[in-house]
Amino acid sequence: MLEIKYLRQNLSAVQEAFNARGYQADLDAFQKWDGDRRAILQEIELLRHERNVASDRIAEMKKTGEDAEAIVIEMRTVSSKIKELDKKLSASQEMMDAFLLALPNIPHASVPVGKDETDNPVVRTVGEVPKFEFEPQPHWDIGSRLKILDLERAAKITGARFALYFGAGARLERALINFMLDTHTDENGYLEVLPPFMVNRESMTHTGQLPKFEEDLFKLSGWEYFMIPTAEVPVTNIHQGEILAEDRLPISYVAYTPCFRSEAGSHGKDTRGLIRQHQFNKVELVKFCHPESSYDELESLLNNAEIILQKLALPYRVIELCTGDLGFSAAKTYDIEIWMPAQGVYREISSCSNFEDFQARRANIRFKQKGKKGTALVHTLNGSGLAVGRTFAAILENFQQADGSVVIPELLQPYMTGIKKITP
RNA sequence: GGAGAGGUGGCUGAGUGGUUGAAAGCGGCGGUCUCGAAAACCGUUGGGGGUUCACGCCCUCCGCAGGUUCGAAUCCUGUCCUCUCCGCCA
Repeated sequence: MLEIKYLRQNLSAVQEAFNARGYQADLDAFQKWDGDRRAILQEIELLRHERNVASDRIAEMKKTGEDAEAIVIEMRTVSSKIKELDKKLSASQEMMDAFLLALPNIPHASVPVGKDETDNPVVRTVGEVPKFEFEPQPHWDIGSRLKILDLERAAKITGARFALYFGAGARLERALINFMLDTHTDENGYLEVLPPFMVNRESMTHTGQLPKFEEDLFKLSGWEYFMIPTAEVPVTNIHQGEILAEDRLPISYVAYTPCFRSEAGSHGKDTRGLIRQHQFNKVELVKFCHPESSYDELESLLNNAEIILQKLALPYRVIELCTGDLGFSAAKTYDIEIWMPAQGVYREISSCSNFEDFQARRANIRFKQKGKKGTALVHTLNGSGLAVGRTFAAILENFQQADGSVVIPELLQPYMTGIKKITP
């Protein structure tokens, strides 16, 4: 959410930022509502002041035994007038809140201007793309031949876009989760958390999934609870409504959770394999930090995610999202894309973003500044470290052998009880 | 699921209709004392919003949402959360 004062004072700059995003907002209407709202507020405050003064007078008169009846009667009409205006104000306030909650974040000045994903510049490419002396197979074929991945039976159990892992496959998924968690806790300094996998409507609103993207979420019937689409939601909400001590910042969390997404509007996209599932595992990095250091923290968070791929010897590249491709809540985002040999393309495996104070304002997460009065909003960041299912798929495809086996990356082998290769 | 207790400032905890933004203690900050520190003592110490160039003035907030009243932390209703006992249960 943008600060209403900022919006009021920088209308044209905001309009420009939204244009770069390709987002249309009726800022003229905003100006009018804002003026109306403040006019009502001032009227109410004046009446309330009048009533407060009169109430004190009444209390005094009752003490001295004077007759206060005349003022009481007068205040009766003032009170009903206040009540009437209060209704107008809360209607006006609701409209304003709805408007503000629907506005996307403003891109950081460093974000390249562009229309869509074709305008995203590549920041760097890391690792060697493997050369095969045979036709590289897609991971779903490899997995099914090795009997470690069974998408057909998963469809019987639940439906399309669910996965069922067996034996070394289930083990590999679990090994990846543990490997990622251990690296981020032991080497990168994150505190591990295991949050709820369902959250309420408020939490979803704080991080920006709601109110605009409800159709992307799985919602429980009969409960105002949603399945989390990413650990970002429960973990960022750990500190909702809190005032943090400045010397505690930055706070860095890592969480493994399954993620649930309806994938509304992506019918026919990535219908085969593990790339686009309704349920997938992810290890997520989340930071709360001082506004002054949030862009340094974004670089370090991105590095923390990249290290996983370097340790696994998987080839990848980092791209920067342009203004037109930026997510709703983000001010700046890097995507890490992994090389998928069978399709011959890079696929997103991590998305690392700085939300600045956009989520913090919605979730009311602040810190106390030493030597300054008042509080300030923290900056929140998060990034995948990494999407586990896609990492699984990438390992199968990048490390497949001519005989149909898959070599396990060396640093992962201790997590696989020494298994060096998965064979049929 | 049944019965009960409770949610007050950074924390502990008073307050049951009228200068209560809220006693007291702890913590924090500033000072006195000291070579310095500790102790002691003194002072100070919430958030959000409107208005103003500013000083300031005003409104609001005692889980949340309503209601009663001239006036609500205090009374009423609903709701969420926490705790205790019983039942059930991974």
